[in-house]
Amino acid sequence: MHQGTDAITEHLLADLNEPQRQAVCHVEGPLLILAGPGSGKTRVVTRRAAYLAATVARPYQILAITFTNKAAREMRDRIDALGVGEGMTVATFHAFCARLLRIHADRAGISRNFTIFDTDDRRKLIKKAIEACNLSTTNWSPAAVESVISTAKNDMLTAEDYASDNLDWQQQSYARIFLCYEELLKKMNGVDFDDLLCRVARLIQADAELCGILEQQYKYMLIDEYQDTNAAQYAIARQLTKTHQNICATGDPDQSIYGWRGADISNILNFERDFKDATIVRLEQNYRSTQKILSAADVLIASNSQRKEKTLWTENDEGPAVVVMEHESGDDEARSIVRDIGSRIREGTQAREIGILYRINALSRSLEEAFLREGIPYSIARGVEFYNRREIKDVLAYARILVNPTDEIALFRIINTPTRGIGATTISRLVEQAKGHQISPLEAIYHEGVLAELGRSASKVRAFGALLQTLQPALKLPASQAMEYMMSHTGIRAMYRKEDIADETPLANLDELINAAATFEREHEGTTLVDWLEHAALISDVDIVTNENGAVTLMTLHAAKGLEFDNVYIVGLEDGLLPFRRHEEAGVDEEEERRLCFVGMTRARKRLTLSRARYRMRRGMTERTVKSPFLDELPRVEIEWTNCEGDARSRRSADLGRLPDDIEQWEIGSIVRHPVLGLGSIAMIHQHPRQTRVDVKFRDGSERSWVLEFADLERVDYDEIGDAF
DNA sequence: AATATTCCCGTTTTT
DNA sequence: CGGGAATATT
Repeated sequence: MHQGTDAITEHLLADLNEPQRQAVCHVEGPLLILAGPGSGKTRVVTRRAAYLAATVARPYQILAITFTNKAAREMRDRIDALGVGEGMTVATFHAFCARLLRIHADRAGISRNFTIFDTDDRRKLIKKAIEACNLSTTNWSPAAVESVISTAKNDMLTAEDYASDNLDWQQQSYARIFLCYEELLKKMNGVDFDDLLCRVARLIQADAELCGILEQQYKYMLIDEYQDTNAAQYAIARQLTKTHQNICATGDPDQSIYGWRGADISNILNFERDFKDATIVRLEQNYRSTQKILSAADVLIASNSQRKEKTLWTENDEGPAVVVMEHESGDDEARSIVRDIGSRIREGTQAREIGILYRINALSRSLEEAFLREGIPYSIARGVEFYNRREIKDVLAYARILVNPTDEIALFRIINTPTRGIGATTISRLVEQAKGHQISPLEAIYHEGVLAELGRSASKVRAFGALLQTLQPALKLPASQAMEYMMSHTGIRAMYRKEDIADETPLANLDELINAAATFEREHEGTTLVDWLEHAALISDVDIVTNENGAVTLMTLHAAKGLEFDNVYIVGLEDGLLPFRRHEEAGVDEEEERRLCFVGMTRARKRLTLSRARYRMRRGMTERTVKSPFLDELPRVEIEWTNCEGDARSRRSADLGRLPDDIEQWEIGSIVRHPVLGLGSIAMIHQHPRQTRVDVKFRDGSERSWVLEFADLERVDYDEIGDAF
């Protein structure tokens, strides 16, 4: 046993530098690992978890917390690969809290089958709450209410706490809405994202016994991205480690980019004050980027005042200069960058080693068009979009109502989906009746007295009630089969089959949902429908960044945290966009915006390109822009500025997405012209449901493929070019 | 009751 | 420019 342990620890300490080794070997007491970008943080954290498991602790005594599911999965995989991770708890804060609330539902005063309401559901519920307070949603914007409530919860204030503060008249209304919202949540057995954290934080503060049990179990706690913790997460960390003090926090104040979500950078800045006798390890050697990239990023971040001094250095090559490109318009920017990418790919760069980052999702559109036009594969990290799609939410709503019959958001989503003749009037009458009889809307559906009041619609409602009954067996099925059962028994699949014959995406998405559920089952043995719904509610964008298909990756700067690419392009370096400002008068947390830019720049291994446009279309209008102040903060030497002229495009953007007028004459063998590549002939045409793909063979023997609707191709008649071809 | 149309709104980042 | 909600139409 001892000999084995030595072998394992030796293996765990192999190829680490001195501070890394120090961090891995630290066992007892608080430890803060300040890890600069690319400093091998993940490696250190996983090795440390494994080291603990191999020396002083059993794996189940270790709790490792991350912020994204993707990070959790990666950490778990890497620990598993080290061969000692079996039984360790590796989860996101949210997933960990959700699980705790279910296990200790009775102590938390909540029903075990609670639903997690996503942002969409929450928005709907807030609207309901506003209306219930006899206020109008035009005067009281749900978005504003949402942020008031979310901010309060992140600071661990209950609705009652908020209401008991000294409030002006506007805040008093917010307080009423807040109280009402909480009541609705309670009635529906629902919790929102923020509740997961603050309910657990309050629970373990109030319930010393439970807290003791947890402290007993989790002897060692690791928290990644500590700079992004909010008050509730901080409280949880404090409570769970207050006795043994074995907290290991890793993070980097310079990468704190979630202040708008309640993250409090002072949590990491004050770590030494909060945890007595804390050891601090600085990981400053960068293994990722070239010297030029690192020094540009380092100079930029030096303008911030809220930091912990770090000296980033690297032994890597100097590398090519960081490039700043200035373009005429946003479209020019997109096309020029994509063309640049095209030539790099032709020179042998892997598409998957290229990332384009932007401050707001809206900037992806012109890039997307440019990619389609050039025929270069790309993928956009917008994972939640899948779980936010109508067809997906429909199916999940059916499952939700089975698990939690009080979930009215789900009920009203599907009561007339697919349409079954239960319209707005019937629904409001049903709600009235339910109130009158003091029963829930779902109970009302089965209540003869209520049905009698519904007149002709009664039979429809009765049929709906019967349908829900036939779904009951799905509760006992594995998640993927339950999903399949829902789709076929509710008529959802049939509905999407005939809705738009040409568009098969909804059906494909439904199949994909079954696949996702099957994958979930495989990865989590012995799970139920409740677990699957929880998983579906807590999944996010960054979790689904897949890069196996060898495509260029497009994503927001926020989503890019923790990733790296050989080539990085950051677009839209304009004042108001990066740093982002909502309106002229609204303030900016310029330091956080600068950190965001820093995060983006340090994603690059070999080549970094920053770009801006002089004119950019925003809210449908083209506006003159001002260069981002960040560009002027970069070191003057070693940056290469290029001025890119605008170019006339051969196809107007109004034509994009449409087939050319002479489409009947496009056939195999037709000659076509591409503005850059010249003449070629069509080798193959593939008809897909919504797009036509053409393969073109050029004279030099190379072959490229485009989506015709977006490609910059024109057909040329034989006699026009004579013998040239 | 369901669908088609218009119009008006706002417009970050995400668990 | 695009989505959602209110309004008009079948």
